[in-house]
Amino acid sequence: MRNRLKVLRAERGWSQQDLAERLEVSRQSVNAIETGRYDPSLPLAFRIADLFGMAIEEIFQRGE
Amino acid sequence: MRNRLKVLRAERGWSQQDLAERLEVSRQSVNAIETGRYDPSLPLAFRIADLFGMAIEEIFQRGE
DNA sequence: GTGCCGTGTCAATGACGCTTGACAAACCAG
DNA sequence: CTGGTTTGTCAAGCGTCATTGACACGGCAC
Repeated sequence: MRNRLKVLRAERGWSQQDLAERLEVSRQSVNAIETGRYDPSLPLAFRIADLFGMAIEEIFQRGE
Repeated sequence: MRNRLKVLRAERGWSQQDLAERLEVSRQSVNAIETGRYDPSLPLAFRIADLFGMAIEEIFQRGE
């Protein structure tokens, strides 16, 4: 899966740490998802979508 | 997460085995997701949404 | 009744998601 | 140059996702 997390985060001027706190996950998890080392669980994908006010499909796309 | 998998499957007259084959997962995985024993991975959630021609959010909702 | 199908569930195994703690490199501030 | 922030990455550990193989039960055909 590809994702637009890094862009969305940068648009808001947040560090990985900031985002991690808002999502209630570790900074390493945010980093791993951004760098494509793994995909988030479905519940976390929902929290991410909620935080950015978007649909999951607008943030995550197949590919890679 | 709650999900409407069982209903959507029944609407199409598919067995768990039928659905499992279309999703390329085991029958046990379909059953576990339907009975709420665990949530699918994000990639599998995408395959499910694609199969039913719906958004992930239309099939899976928070709760439980 | 016997047989088959669909479903629910168990155990064991392997891969993935997420954690904490740590370290290094790049960057800019002072 | 020194110090703080940010990012990338590693390792170890634990719980979850998904697998195969197996078993039990209810429903329906015959």
